[in-house]
Amino acid sequence: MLTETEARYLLFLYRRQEEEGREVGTVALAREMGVRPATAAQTLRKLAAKGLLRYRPYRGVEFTPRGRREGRELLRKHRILEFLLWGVLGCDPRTACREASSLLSASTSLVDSLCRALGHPSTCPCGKPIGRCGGR
Amino acid sequence: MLTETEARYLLFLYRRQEEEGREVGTVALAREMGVRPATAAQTLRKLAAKGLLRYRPYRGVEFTPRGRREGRELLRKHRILEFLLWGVLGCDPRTACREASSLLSASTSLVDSLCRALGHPSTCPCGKPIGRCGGR
DNA sequence: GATAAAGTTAGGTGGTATCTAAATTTAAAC
DNA sequence: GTTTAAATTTAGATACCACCTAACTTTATC
Repeated sequence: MLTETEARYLLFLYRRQEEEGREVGTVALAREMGVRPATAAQTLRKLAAKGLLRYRPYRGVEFTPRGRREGRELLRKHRILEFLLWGVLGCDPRTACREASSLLSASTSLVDSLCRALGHPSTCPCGKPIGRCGGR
Repeated sequence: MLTETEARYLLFLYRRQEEEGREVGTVALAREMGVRPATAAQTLRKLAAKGLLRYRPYRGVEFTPRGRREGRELLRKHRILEFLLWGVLGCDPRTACREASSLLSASTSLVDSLCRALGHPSTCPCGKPIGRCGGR
């Protein structure tokens, strides 16, 4: 459904905008993603076309319910993986965060198994909350 | 360096050809990869262009030293991940194999950490040998 | 040698991610 | 209120990737 790039953008936006409550504009998004503003805008349009964001030109984006669900799920995946890398493998939090990003292709059911095996941890290495596990 | 598809082809070829010693032709490769022979041939050419295979038209492929190293590494990654999913998370071997394939984007250093944390297991769930860990 | 199977090549399609250049809108300064 | 700077958007181009079909070539078999 989502390409890898789209997922990366959506996760970033979710973290900033829905969890931290900080608005993020196209230029700032582009800077974080390491691309030009035009590129970021195009990805926003694509995410909107897939029904995950509402995109009003010049006014910014807001999450649709589906987008919120998807973003929450991506963030949960990321944090469970971080927890694994840090708590079990002994990575430092920074490494854990970086490496977790390269594992986001893990399926939801795998992450659920992982969550169970780790005893349903409630926070990631930096103390941010890990959401609810589907299998609980 | 390698695209995801190229890595998938190389891993398959390595397993069949270098580990099991069974030659695999273009048509058979294509069938396994779920594509047409022309597509498989194109990927072989790309792997050759990247210096991992020697490709002699109509005569088949053989691994270069670099290709062998790369293939061995991919196979080790796969088996360590399988071991994790099966031995720690309780997946059945079939699921472990499938899910491991979706995690091959993991970095070598991460897989090394994982290997260490798992006590340097010597075989994957189906009993095949896991190669040497760089950090040992 | 004829033929079937395997393999190859050329050329085309569709999708993704990126860019530049040019327009537009917004917001802030005067 | 106008001007101006910054943010944003759009259009159009490029490059790469993975796949395909169609047509050709080689190899091996009878």
